[in-house]
Amino acid sequence: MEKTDAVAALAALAQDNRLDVFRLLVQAGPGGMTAGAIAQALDLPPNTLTFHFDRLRLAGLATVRRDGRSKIYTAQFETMNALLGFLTENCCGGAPCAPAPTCKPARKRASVTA
Amino acid sequence: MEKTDAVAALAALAQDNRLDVFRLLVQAGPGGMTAGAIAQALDLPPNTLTFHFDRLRLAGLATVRRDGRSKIYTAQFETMNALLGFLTENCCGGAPCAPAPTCKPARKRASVTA
DNA sequence: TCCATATTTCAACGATTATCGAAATGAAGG
DNA sequence: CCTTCATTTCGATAATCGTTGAAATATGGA
Repeated sequence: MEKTDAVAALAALAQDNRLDVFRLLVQAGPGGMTAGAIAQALDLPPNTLTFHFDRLRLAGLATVRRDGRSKIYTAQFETMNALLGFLTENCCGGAPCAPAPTCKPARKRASVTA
Repeated sequence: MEKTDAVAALAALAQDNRLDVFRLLVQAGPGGMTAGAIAQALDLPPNTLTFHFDRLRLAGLATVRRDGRSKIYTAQFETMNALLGFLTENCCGGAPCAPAPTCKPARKRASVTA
C-alpha cells in the first residue's frame, strides 16, 4: 500500500460515525448490510450516511451493490489489512518488528440484517 | 484503547506531513529528534511543524522534552501499539482473528540526529 | 400507471484544518 | 546585557469537513 492510500484510509476511519459504520460492516461480514439497516442501527439520517459511505468507498474500505430497492454495503477487508500492514511496516524503521496482522471476515452471519 | 482515542490517533496520522513526521520519529527511536532536524529532513517551516507536533502530542503519539535551545520530539510507541490493537480487535467483530501486532523501537541509534 | 419505499443528489451552513508571515519567547554565549 | 539560535504564538486565509432540509432518482408492488 502506498502512503497516499494509507492517508486516505486513515482519514476515512478518523471520524466517529464513519468508524462506527465500518465496524458495523466488519461485523456484518461479506454479506454486508443495507444502508437502511445501518441508518437504523446508528440512528443517522440517510443523506448523512451516503456522505460517509462515499468516503469509505473512495478510500477502498467499502463496496456497494444493489439488491432490489436497497443498497448493500460491504467492508473491504483487504484494504483494512493493507493498512495494518503499512502501519506495522512503517513502525520500526522499515524493518518489521512483528508479522503484519491480518483480518478475515467473521464467520458467516445471517448477513444483510434487516 | 477507547474509541475516542482511536479516532484521535487516526486523525493525527491521517495527514501527509504528519505521517511523515511520525515515521521519522519512529525511525529515530527512543532518542527522538530535534524539531530543527525534522524541519530540515522534511523541508517544512518551523511554525507549521509546531502545529503538527501539537496534533501528535494531543493524540498521545509523541512527547517533547527540552535539550538546551532545542526541543526533542519522541514517538510514543505504546499509543501506536494500542491503536493497532484497537484496529485488529475491532476488525473481526470483537473476536480477534490475529494476535495484535506490537512495535518496539528500532535498535538504538545515534539518536538526536543533528 | 400510480404509489410507497430506499437511497442519492443538491445547495447551504458553521466548524475545523493546514498553511503562512510576522512577532514573541526561551536558552546559550560573548 | 546584547546577540544569536531554536522554537512557539498569534492572526489571517483558503480549503475541506460533517450535517442539514428539500428535492430527485430508482425499484418493486397494487
